[in-house]
Amino acid sequence: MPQKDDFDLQNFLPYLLNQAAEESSLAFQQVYKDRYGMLRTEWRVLFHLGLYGRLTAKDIGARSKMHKTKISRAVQRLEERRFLTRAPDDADRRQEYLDLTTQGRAAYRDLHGVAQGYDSVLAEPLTAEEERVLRAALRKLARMG
Amino acid sequence: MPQKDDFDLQNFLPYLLNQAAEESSLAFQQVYKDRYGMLRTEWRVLFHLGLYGRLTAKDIGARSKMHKTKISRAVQRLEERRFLTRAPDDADRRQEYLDLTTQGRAAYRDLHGVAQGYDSVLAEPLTAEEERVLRAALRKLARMG
DNA sequence: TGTTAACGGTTGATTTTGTAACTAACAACA
DNA sequence: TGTTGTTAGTTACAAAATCAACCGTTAACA
Repeated sequence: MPQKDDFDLQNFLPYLLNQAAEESSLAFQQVYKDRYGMLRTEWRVLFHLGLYGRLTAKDIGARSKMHKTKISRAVQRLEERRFLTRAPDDADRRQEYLDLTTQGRAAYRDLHGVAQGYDSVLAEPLTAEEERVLRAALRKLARMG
Repeated sequence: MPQKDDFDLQNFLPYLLNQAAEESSLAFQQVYKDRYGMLRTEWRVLFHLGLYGRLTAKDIGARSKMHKTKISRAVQRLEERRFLTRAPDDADRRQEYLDLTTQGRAAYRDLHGVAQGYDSVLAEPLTAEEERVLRAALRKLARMG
């Protein structure tokens, strides 16, 4: 019983966004997975530390909106694999500062370069104006100002 | 060690798309979960059948790019809950045709209405032109023509 | 036909995520 | 101080996604 109105699944924003997100993350996922055995949560934590420097898990949560259990586990794995270290905060011993190790910074630099290149590849089929509008609209939808 | 170049995580398309997708699907997820106890895979299958009519699991896979095990399990649950039925294909007994039951169609109509309304709400902060460009760009990124 | 490969779909084992309850530390304030 | 509430982060358990192996059926073709 097909419908006869204007609604199409391919045009429903949550669906469309999800398809675009999934498709566009495939190739990058392959890189961080193959080169460093990382999961999505892990490269995200790595990038937060690489971009913004020393942060606590809480800071990362505030910036990324990832759930704290995800962050906790990502940090654990990154620590085990020597991509980051924890430093106690003497002023508030509930939290710890996270810092990338030399190895972590190297991985970050590598993946950062890949990400930059990949981002341009993704944007290639779009005109400059389309790209500008797309990013602005996505930022609105993601409520990131 | 903060970077000093133009790359920002909040602007990396796979990340940005994922944030927007996640944020924008939250409210709709609440509806199909609360009203029908469905998972994302399940409303997707429901919508495919509601929009396009009788399909095989394979058809749904081709249209949605969902993995076949996800579809298999979604179909199983939807059948258990009497939202759809399976009909053998005598010409090829490997596959089965899937049809929504009366109950399945009712759920589809209900959620379809919700989705339509929700889509407009999401698009509200965007101008007509922004919305048009956004959808076109997303379709390109999702490689859906 | 008989054999082999491919296909549609399912199942089971493993990994990853989500949810809730928990620990330890801090804050507020009587 | 001490009691109560909150916060940062972890852990345990359940739910779900992933991956490989599998079954029955169909296709290809010697």
